[in-house]
Amino acid sequence: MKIVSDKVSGVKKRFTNLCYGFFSTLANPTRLAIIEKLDEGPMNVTGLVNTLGQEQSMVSHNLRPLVRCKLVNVRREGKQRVYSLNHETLDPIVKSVELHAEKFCEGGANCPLKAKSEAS
Amino acid sequence: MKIVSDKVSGVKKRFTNLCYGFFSTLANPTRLAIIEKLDEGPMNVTGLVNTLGQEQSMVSHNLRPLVRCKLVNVRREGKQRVYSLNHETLDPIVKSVELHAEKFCEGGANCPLKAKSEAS
DNA sequence: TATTCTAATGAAACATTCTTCATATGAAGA
DNA sequence: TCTTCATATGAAGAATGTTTCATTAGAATA
Repeated sequence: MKIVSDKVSGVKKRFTNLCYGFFSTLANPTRLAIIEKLDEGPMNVTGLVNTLGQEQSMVSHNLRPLVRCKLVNVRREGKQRVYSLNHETLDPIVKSVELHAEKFCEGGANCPLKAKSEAS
Repeated sequence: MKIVSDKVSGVKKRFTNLCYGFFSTLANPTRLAIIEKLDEGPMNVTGLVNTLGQEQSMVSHNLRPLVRCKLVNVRREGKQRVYSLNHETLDPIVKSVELHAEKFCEGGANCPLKAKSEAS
């Protein structure tokens, strides 16, 4: 992960680094899909691979940043590793995003948040 | 902005697209610096250019996604455009991120959220 | 309307991040 | 310990995103 440089002056680097690390971890479709799945309950890598239809290495690669930022927890169970959500952090944040979309996004063509969003 | 593809199966595309659009807008140091500045109050482009020490085109380019996602508002004022934060959305989210860092990040070398964060 | 000030835009160069493929590690069981 | 199952890791190519430079657009004012 790129560390915020000194190019931007006059701001607290702590804030920028903190938020940048956090948000860029979440700014990825595969990781968001993993989060959505884990919201239903803890699951091991093979479980995620099967329900998401993604390659095993892809799932592992994407789990790493989630764990590193403590958005997801792991525990060993024999050969397997069971991943679970940090609901304490994620629940309120996801709720905020949903609320924002309801209030501020009309879903017009110029709105990337609501546009192209059919259920699936 | 890349629209989330169908490659990831078994998840709600709405959720993924919504969060992806939202978080990738925030996952950028320049945009976070703009947000931090605007938190002090509304400001025009030239103001941001001066306090951030960035090129005007850079500031404008980065303001666009923030406005598109309604994280920042604009109003015209003569020749100028005055930008301001959507506090209603941003305040609780930023608070959640700070809380997460306090609770879950020790700031060790393996923690990208707290590592390298000196005040500035 | 010519000029100046303020800000936005397009396109190319550059940088970062993702995805895939191949391989490695580690635990359990034969 | 050899094999198998479950997962992690490294590295290279592919895909996205960012930054810069040059140019354009709009509003105010002489």
